[in-house]
Amino acid sequence: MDRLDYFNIFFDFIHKVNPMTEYDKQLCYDYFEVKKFAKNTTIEKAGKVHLYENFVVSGILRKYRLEETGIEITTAINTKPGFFSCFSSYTDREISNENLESITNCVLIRAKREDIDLLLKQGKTLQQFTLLVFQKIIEEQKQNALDLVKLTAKERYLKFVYQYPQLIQNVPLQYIASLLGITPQSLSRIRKEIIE
Amino acid sequence: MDRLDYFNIFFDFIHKVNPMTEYDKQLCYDYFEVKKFAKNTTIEKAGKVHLYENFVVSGILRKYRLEETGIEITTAINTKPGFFSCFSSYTDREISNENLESITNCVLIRAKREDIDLLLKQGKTLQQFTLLVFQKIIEEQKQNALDLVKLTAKERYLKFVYQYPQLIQNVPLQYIASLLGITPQSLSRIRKEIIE
DNA sequence: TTTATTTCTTACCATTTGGTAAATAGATGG
DNA sequence: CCATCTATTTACCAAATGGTAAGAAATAAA
Repeated sequence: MDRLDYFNIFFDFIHKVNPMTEYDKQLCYDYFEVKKFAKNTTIEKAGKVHLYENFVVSGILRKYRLEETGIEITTAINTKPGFFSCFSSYTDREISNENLESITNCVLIRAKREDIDLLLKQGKTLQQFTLLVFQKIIEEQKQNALDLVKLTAKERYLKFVYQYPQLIQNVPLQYIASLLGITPQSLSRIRKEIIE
Repeated sequence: MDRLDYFNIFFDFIHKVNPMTEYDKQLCYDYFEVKKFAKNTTIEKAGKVHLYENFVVSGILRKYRLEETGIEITTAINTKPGFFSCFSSYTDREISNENLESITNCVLIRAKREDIDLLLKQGKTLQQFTLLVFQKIIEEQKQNALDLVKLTAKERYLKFVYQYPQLIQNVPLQYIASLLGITPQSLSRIRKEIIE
């Protein structure tokens, strides 16, 4: 896979959401870079302003917070190619309270946020694209909150397994547990109940 | 209060997020209408495509879903002047699964979504404004989900009381309960524990 | 390979929350 | 004002989940 192969995955993703002019494509091709990371690598740190906007081409990443109690809470795991960044500092450059970490080896396409700003101003279709991506994120988050409210821990886990079976193999149990709002012990018990 | 008074509240809100040209202001003034509703009125219905984008000038509203089990889940309550609509059909006109209902008498400023589309194309600052609003919604939702994961029912209620004391007087307990993912009975018990 | 470190599982008990049902309080409409 | 309906509170018990601690398993390091 060379640079163009990676970018084609990137462009395919964008195209599915909102068709893109050749001009905008070229803009992205100029501004974004391909970057590879080994597994268990911290890519962006909590307590700092996150510099990059990341698109995951391949691999699994997670976002997590370190609570005052010392407990880690995984807030998101990417499930397929797509953007995966912390939004706390998307337009306003605020200090993020989340870490971005690779769970497996991964390939990212990324650009500095200051460059993204330029892109959004220059590219004609890109602002509309961003709006659509934001909207999708809002819907996903809403569904996520609804599940936390109306499903039991076991139901949430079963839904997770059903939706993202490929993650079960590759993601440590404790990450999935905190993502679903369960203790690792409880999830281990739930997992056992399901097998029986 | 006449039409202009209401619109000034509307413009103030927008201005705080993103300064607005006079041209864009005039556009909004032409397209949006002021509408009043009595308490306990259904403003948009689940199962239909929501036609309007609503800005709450005054009053309290909620969004809620009716589950297959017959249980109502309140998914959001507005806490101050601001946009308050279902995003499921923001750009793509999809059937919504949420109802929008007034809890108290209220004043809305609203426009048809097809007109909003025109506005976003014509107004220079409005698309940027929408992006910022979306971003804020994403952050709020993320915090909301995090609270559901890391706080107990009692802690969630205490936080709610602290953040929105004015709502406690005016919003039925059962709405707050389902918003926080608790049964009304549990919330009643929690409330009692707090008083003691 | 062997050792060390981390992760997962299991068991135990405490606590929280849910579910059912009934009593009380409050609101609404005639 | 009364009658009716709805919302809230309370009590009881069952179920789900959390917390501590220890052991087993897997992974990483030497």
